[in-house]
Amino acid sequence: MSGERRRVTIKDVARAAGVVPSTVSQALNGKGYVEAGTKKRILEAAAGLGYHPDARARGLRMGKGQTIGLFSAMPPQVAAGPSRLGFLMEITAVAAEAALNKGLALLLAPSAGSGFAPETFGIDGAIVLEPAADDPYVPRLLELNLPVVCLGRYPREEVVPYVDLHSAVTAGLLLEHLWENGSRCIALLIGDRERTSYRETEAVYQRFCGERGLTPLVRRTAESGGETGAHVTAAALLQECPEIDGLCALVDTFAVGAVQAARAAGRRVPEDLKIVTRYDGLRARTCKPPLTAVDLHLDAVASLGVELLFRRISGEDAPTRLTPPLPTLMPRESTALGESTVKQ
Amino acid sequence: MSGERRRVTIKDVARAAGVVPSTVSQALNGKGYVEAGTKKRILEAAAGLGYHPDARARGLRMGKGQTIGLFSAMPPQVAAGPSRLGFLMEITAVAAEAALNKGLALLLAPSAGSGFAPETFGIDGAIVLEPAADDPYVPRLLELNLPVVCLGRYPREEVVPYVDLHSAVTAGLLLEHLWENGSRCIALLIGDRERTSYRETEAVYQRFCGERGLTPLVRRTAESGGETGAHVTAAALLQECPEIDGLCALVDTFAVGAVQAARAAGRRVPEDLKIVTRYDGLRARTCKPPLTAVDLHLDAVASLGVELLFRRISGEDAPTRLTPPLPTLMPRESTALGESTVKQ
DNA sequence: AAATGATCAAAAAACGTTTTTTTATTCATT
DNA sequence: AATGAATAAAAAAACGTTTTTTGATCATTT
Repeated sequence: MSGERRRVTIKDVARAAGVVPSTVSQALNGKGYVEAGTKKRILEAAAGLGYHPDARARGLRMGKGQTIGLFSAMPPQVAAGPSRLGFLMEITAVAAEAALNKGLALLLAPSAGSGFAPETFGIDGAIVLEPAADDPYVPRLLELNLPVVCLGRYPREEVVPYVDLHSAVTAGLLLEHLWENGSRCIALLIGDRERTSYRETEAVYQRFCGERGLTPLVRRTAESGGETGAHVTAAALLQECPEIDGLCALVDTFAVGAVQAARAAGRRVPEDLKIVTRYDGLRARTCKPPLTAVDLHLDAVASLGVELLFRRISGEDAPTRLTPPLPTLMPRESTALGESTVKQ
Repeated sequence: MSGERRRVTIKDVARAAGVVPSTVSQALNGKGYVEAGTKKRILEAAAGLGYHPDARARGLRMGKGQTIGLFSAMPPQVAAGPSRLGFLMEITAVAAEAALNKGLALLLAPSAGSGFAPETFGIDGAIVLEPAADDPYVPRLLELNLPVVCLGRYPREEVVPYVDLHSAVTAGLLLEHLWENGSRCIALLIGDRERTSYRETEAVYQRFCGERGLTPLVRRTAESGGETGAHVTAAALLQECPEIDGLCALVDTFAVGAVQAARAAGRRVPEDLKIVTRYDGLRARTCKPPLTAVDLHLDAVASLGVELLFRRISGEDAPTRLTPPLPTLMPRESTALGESTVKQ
């Protein structure tokens, strides 16, 4: 109706209550001295006018706001498609809720894009998801002097507080499971960037192979190549080493590509080749056959991340590392024993 | 190292460049007159000091910021669990990206919580997901004089610009599909709140029944009851009307509950009872058996929503309704014909 | 009765920007 | 040589708050 109505400011309230703006502020925030009657008048005026303090002005004056950012630099090729609902989003959902419980709003800064500038948005802290060594955000955020928390360790000398993703444990679970289910020639497929999860997984894998006298077979495929890239890499791998009967493809996108490559090469999954992946999301579950994966307890990871960041923002002293519950294996058809894949 | 470093402000840059703050602003924003040499000096100083304008101050002065909010008032019982990765998150992912392309950040305000105040956060506009008639956000946002866009029509007289979710078409697709696959006694299970999707679906359903001489069988179950609530409602329904051989459970959470109720009542899905639902998400796909659903093209819905909101924020005249591509049916095992549920 | 201290509310300053206005140059034009 | 643009940069105002300072009133203590 009224077209361009001006915002109701503290001045309007002051005028209505016959008092000066600063007094309104005092009354509303319960600081200083303000007489009961005056206070009542002010409160009524504020309510009557529908006054709400401007978040920006407030933030400016107080030197802090009430929003944190969530950053993920996973390339769209990996994060997009059915997986878009995956990792990042699962974390996002929980983080948003956890943040809200602390009076913080969550700002989403997805899939990197070309020139996204974290400083453009007035955030008070940031959570970065599984940063690679060449992650563009972390250095920038640190330079901005913002509290940062990583989900999964930042793979550099520089130590940024983080929530442990238990990549070593996860790798152990997956490899042991393959071994127990009969795989004797196990390959590892990881991405081409430097991430803590890759690093720890590879370390565990090397040890695993060493202990059992297996020849390590590690392949890296471009994260930016997505599913088809992984398909190509896996196909080459299978041709090169036909004796492979187990594959740990850490990223679900890669695992799906690998399943297709296996099928194209005439290998049956799981009879001829067992495949496991890390993240138990939509992709793993709707793959044919469904992929054995681990439950990373991302809900716990996310809320711990928020918790940690909150503490750092509040200036409380906070640990540099928080550990969520250990991951648990979710065995599925892709590593099933027996002849038939047919499920009841 | 330096502990509590102060933020680099425009004053610092001004001092370094031997000039006054306003000139720095001019130079940085390419307005007014500033000599080439001076400009260069300023730019260098800014870069050298690592200056970035404060988003809050900027927003305050310019009367607008660069963030929009995404609101969903779906109760946690429906939105949580495996479905957390669903509807809302699918939209969130796309919306965040679309927003970013417009230079906007997306603020997430999930699962209502008790006293969440949209005004607390300095947003410039809002997207509300499928608001019910008693949605708390929409009136508040309107009162705040903020541009609002709904995904799915706001079920009140008051008309808020929205992206059409094609609920009528969706209902048609689902019911026709049941009919074609042989269901002759079809019930409808919807939530107990007033949403456009329920309303339109019920209208289509009534007409559908009328045209075919079927007795309409509509049940409402509490949204806050979640899966188990739907289970109970569906169980009662099946006992009451044993002849039911088709069920349209609009919310995926309800559909899953219904499947369980059916199974508990000794009905086989899909042989004895065919079940369809609306949203083709994780829940529908990982249900046993997987549920026939529709692809709502949520990616298009979300980006249209951002587009629409952006236009309204920019003050351009914008339509009150945008229509995404029509939904398409995704037939799955829950409505399969034939004897066996076993899939190759 | 003067000094103290508590209570109230106004006034002013500050947060970091952008925008508008003012002042001071330069430079071509009559 | 005088006029007036055009250019350049400084100065001031404004955005909406919160916080600090000041000033006044009033009761209490010495």
